[in-house]
Amino acid sequence: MRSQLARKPENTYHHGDLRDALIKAALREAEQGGTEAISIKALAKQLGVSQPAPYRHFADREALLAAVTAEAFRQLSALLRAAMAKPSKRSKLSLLAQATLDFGLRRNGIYRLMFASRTVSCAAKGSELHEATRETFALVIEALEAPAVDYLRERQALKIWAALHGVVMLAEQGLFTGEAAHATREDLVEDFVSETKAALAAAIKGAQRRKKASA
Amino acid sequence: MRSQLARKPENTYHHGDLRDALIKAALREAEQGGTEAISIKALAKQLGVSQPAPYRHFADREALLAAVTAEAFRQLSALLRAAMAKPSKRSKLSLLAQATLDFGLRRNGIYRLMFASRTVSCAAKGSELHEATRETFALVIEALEAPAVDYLRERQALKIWAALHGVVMLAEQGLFTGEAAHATREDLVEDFVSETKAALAAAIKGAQRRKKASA
DNA sequence: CCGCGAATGTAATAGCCTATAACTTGAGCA
DNA sequence: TGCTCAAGTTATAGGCTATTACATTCGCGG
Repeated sequence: MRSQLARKPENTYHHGDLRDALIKAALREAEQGGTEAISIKALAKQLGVSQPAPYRHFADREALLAAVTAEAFRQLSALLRAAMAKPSKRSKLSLLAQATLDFGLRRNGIYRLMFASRTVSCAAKGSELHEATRETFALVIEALEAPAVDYLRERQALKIWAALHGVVMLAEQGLFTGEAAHATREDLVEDFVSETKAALAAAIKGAQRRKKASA
Repeated sequence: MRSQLARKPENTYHHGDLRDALIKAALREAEQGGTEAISIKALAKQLGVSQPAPYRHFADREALLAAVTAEAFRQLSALLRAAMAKPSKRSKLSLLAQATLDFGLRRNGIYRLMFASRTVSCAAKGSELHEATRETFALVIEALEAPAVDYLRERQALKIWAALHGVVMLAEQGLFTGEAAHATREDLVEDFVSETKAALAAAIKGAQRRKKASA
């Protein structure tokens, strides 16, 4: 295993770790251009192997995209974990939210691969990709720092997660620039964060009251 | 002009309204498969013209996509306008929100074309596409049924618009199906609608108080 | 240590797609 | 009528995905 090497060492027949190298290279390509920037042929050339070589590791382009997307989710998970671990006056949820926004804008091509393509929705239940997306979402729930009461946590996690993606989308569309920029993206995210916290606290308090009353 | 005709009448050299026919046909194709389902060659064949004929009307594929996306925005605007006009006990904002969700899920391929591709963000300021997106967003502001105080309306419009897109995205990813379905998409949307109304009312009241105090 | 099979890579090729160049048709107007 | 120009045509170049048949190497059992 020489997974660090992007290009295959010259004069060798076997690359050594082509599968991994393909994923890494594809991620680099997608950084700016998204899905469409990923070309099997171009990747093969870049890595110094023949065009059909990638097909030894991925059935077709879709399969490569799925693997790349899964890796992207793992990277996002790592990023969010790191952001939440950072000591700060701000809440875990706020840290996660701003980190997500940052990721979505900085690595927008990859972000679109993850959240705006059909790849994910086509992922089978037990697949690598499916697992990776679930793990990321679990982090959102964790960031709420709330006890598991009914499924109130999950619901608020869905809400903040949705809101964040919406903000990235609109930002990318340019709705925050020019004459309409009456709020920054970060402000909006912070708004959503506080609303989520408030809603969660209220919902949990309400649920506990109801439970006590029925007891 | 015979813009109603999709296929060119046989035995005629000129199609008559190829530009329009291409846009309509492309929209049909994108309905399910999104951007990738739009092939100039296939469209030409479908409409009974030679492959290069479309290039008389669009510089390249990107230009066609931009025109298609603009048309899609106009269709969404029309849909939202109709939804808001419908007499109902529910608020305009709620009607607009649910209609957006419905559009995003039913016509998801087109939706992705509109909100998840780079086409829009690349649109120049005065372009047809840029105008179409602004007009749609203006409807969101209108749906708030609130007076223009500072830019509070605009801010809340951005928030609800972002939240809606996020919900569509997550729904498409399957986060509302299976074991994690602890809330329906419609419920979430309704949550966002009420929070937006509350936030807007509070913000406007606050602004007016401040104005009075300074007078 | 040898040899064989599986894994991995290569060359050749088919088929689809975008896009351009050079030529043709026909509609409308002086 | 005849000219001009927009809109369509054929031919063609070049990129991409994917398959088939062949070549090379790795590593394991005898």
